[in-house]
Amino acid sequence: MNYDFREIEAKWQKYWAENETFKASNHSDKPKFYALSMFPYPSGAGLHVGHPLGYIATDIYSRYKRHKGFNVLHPMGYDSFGLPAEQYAIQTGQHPAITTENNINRYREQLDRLGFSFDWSREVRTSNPAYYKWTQWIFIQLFNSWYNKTSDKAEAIETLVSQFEKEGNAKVQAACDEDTPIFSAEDWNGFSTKTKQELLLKYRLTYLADTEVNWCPALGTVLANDEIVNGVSERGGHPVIRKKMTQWSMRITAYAQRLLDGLDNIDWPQPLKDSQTNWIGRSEGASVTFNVLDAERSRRDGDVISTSLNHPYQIEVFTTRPDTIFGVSFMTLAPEHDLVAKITTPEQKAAVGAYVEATAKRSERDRMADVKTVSGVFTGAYAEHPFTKEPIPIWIGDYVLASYGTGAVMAVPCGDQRDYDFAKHYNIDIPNIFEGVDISEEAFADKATTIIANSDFLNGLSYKEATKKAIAELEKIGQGKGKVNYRLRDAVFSRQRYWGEPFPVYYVDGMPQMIDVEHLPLELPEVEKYLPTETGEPPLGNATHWAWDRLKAAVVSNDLIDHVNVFPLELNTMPGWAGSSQYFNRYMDPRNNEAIFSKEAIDYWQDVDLYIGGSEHATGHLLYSRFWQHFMFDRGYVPKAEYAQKLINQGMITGTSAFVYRVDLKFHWETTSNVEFKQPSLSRAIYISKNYYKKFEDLRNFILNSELSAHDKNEFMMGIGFTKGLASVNNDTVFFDILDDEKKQTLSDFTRLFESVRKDIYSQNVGVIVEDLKFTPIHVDVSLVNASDELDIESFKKLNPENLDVTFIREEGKYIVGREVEKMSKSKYNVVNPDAICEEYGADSLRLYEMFLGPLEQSKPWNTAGITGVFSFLKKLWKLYAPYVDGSLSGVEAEPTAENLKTLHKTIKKVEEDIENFSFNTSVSTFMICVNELTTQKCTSRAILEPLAVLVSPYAPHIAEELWERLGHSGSIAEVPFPKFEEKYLVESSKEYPISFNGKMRFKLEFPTDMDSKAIEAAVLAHEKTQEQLQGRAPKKVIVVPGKIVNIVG
RNA sequence: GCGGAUGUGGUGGAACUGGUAGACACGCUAGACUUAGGAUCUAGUGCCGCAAGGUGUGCAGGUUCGAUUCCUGUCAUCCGCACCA
Repeated sequence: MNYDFREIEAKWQKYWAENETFKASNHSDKPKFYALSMFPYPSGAGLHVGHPLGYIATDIYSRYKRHKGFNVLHPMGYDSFGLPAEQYAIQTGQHPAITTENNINRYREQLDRLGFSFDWSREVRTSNPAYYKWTQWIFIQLFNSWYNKTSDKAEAIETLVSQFEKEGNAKVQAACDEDTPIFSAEDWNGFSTKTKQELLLKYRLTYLADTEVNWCPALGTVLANDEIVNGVSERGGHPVIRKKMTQWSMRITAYAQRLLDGLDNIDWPQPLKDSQTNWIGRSEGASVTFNVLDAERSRRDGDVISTSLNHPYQIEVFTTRPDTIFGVSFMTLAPEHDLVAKITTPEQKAAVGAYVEATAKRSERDRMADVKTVSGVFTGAYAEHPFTKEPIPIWIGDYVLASYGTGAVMAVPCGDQRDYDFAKHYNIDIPNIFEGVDISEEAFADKATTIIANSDFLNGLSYKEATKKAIAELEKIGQGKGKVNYRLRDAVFSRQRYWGEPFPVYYVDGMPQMIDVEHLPLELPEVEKYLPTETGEPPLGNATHWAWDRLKAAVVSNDLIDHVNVFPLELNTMPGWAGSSQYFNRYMDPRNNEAIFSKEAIDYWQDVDLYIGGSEHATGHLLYSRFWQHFMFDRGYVPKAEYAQKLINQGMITGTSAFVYRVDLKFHWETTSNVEFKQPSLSRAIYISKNYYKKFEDLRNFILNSELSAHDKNEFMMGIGFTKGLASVNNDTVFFDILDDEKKQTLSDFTRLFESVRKDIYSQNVGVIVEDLKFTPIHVDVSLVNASDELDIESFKKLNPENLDVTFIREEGKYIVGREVEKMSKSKYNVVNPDAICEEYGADSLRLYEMFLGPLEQSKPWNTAGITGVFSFLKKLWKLYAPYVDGSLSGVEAEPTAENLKTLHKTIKKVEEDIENFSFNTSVSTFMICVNELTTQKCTSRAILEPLAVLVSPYAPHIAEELWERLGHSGSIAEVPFPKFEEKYLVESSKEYPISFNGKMRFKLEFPTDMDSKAIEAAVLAHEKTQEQLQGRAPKKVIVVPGKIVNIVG
């Protein structure tokens, strides 16, 4: 009986579904194991072979853990809010919920075919109101919390309010807005409710703030940085301006340090940790305050010695090099800096204004990309050096970013290359404050060898000493202190989109109010169209029923808004990462309608033991979800501050695109012709096979790279008479003489092709002169190409009627396509979807093959060429069980031989180690070796075949279940204990020693394993082959490593 | 520029803490069985060489009895961040 994977796989998939084999219980005596794959966004394109890579790995591990006696939670769901569905809705008017539902169904179908051990009863969808109820709930918790720097955790906002009532905010150590004013308890108690709310917003972990965004008026939306190219929108090329908008933000910066520290406690890939570290961007230094000199006064008497009275303005800067404070020769403000308008002198006003305006037009990314140009303008104002009291000119320059630090720098040209370049460009002083360093060519930034000079009290100190001393002195005069700065910004949480979670927020007197948790979820309203409103409001502005009736606790018609009982609701929606930031916890108790999860559930499951997903989420989902988890931990909802102890990034599977090469013309119009100009084209398209393409290209390059003179090569390029390039080469030309016979053959192939094309075009009489041919690679669908890169011409023609009338120039009867590794994408026709593979080879083959491709973390090109290897392995495996499968077992079952047992236990050991190390590719090889050996041994022993089926089952579960059943068992193999490895079957009585000379293996000798080094050495030296190798020389040294190797030096 | 990852046959990739480089698989070659085969089986297959032998893990060094593995430098490819003060 043959291995009928179609029947077997359908049978067991049905069995698992009907018996809920993989349903996890929240109550169990078994140890828990939580294995999680990142949930997908259900795109319209469906699943491709890259998606399952991580899922298969997680699935293998989950199944393995079940065999090992764990209660395994292995859920799957959908990150189903997102832009593509919305984009599609805008284009077609179809509700995103419908397309999303369709896409999910397609995904589910595809996932089911792959035999995953998901507990589908726990499926979540982020766009489902029952789910996003809890996303809204978390938002409310964040709103009702502040970050207490003293206890270093988030606390309920009430504790802050009670502090305000008692002692104001002067002593409060909190993460809050920079511009938070100081107030006393009396002030607070006297404030109006609105003022109190305004002030509290400055402390809440989610808050409303004016944020600069890339606003595209034409599209009526805010664009992400990467949606802007050269200052205009990527789609449509509309102008984009920087605009301030009131938006929800998340105070993630409060957690910067803890997010950084937490990385030390989790087993995540180093590159990913590095990315997060880099993104958080901690830098230590000092904040220094510079007083701005009174412009009027300094001009009037030319006296720049300040008094404590004339400091109307101060500039705060952050520096990582306070040790270089005596090297400051100017300051630079970001053009957007608030002080710019205030301090600029009348003389400089025009120049500064023009510069500021010019900068505003450039996007931040634009400015950052343009590193080379130095530009700036002098404001006319001066600041005062905190120690020397010398005046320091204040410039503005776009190399200073408003969004980093304080938007101002103290420029130390001798120690910073950007400052150096700026100073050189504008002829500003470059004082040298380094001992024995030449700064005539470039700045000196090496901290390690720094010795400070010309710096008063810092002279002779190293970077470290000087930094400490400078900070101490700044503190003494009250003009600075040590400070840690983070690159991380608070995260904008508003999106001007439709297809996202609505905020549970309505506005009373412009102040946001949270809807009571008991009234959640606040469901997304229906709208006529998914575009922004005509007044530029987000799509929710189109909803007619989008007002909150406080008395009825219900959404009502906008007409009823009276600002007494009925109030407008928030029009923004939440961003994509909202729904994914706690989904892993929701899986623990996904149908709970009373709480995000029950205490029992979270106490039992605790955290994710293994999380597998792509590295593209390094600074998005994987950072934000850690932030929310820390918050949930602070507020006592979850027991662990880090939700995933172990994380693995699976590599991307790239596609192998296929190309055909179309013959195109190089031509010019025949000027004398009076024929109407018409783009010439071949009456019958010609595609040439890869090797022709390659040979023609090579020949062209050969001539261009030859020894011929530049003049000749030029002629080759530009043309001789009416032809150029290869078309111009004939036996009268110099090019011809340098060709060998093979190249002449290639040339004659080309010439034949060229002539036939020319004949074709001239017969059309379109008034052109054909000069040369060019060959354009065109993507073809990879499904039309076989393992030998041969194109299935018939199917190619059928697929596209345009191709019916095409001439294929073949090589040896075949049309060979060119191949290139590219990212898998629809437009490149290199997407391979798992359905076709399942159809042809089955899910078990696909699972094995994806693992067999290579290490999980590595990215690799998809190439189906090798799949026959794992497929024939499964057939061999099936055959091994033939006596049980077809009932042909006659008489008694054979006892396992020592050889059988050795093979089995070797396999158990290796497979167990491999799974624990996530080295799934090598265990597939191990299975192959095992089956090959058992086949040679003609093993039919149940004592071998039963454990083997269990070993294979995590990888190829369908065939394992079937074989298990055929062996006479009822029920699933899923929880059968994993075979126990026993060392005793591997013990050998002798070892074949490699005998090497000077490190090179020459021959092998067999010795008993218990033979000692001395005896081995004697036996080896006495051996005739050794004497032969030595050829009379006396060995200088003999190294014997028992059980390993013998090395003779001599 | 900074940070990270990876370089091994024609291809995907093995080689555990330094100890027989190329396991396993694809492909290729030859053969067997077949009307046929993209089915199955057998043998071979890093490179040079008829062979003996030599050579070989991006490149150049170093440590070692012995290096794909450790160290230094360098090149290439890919990814992330990027005027970060």
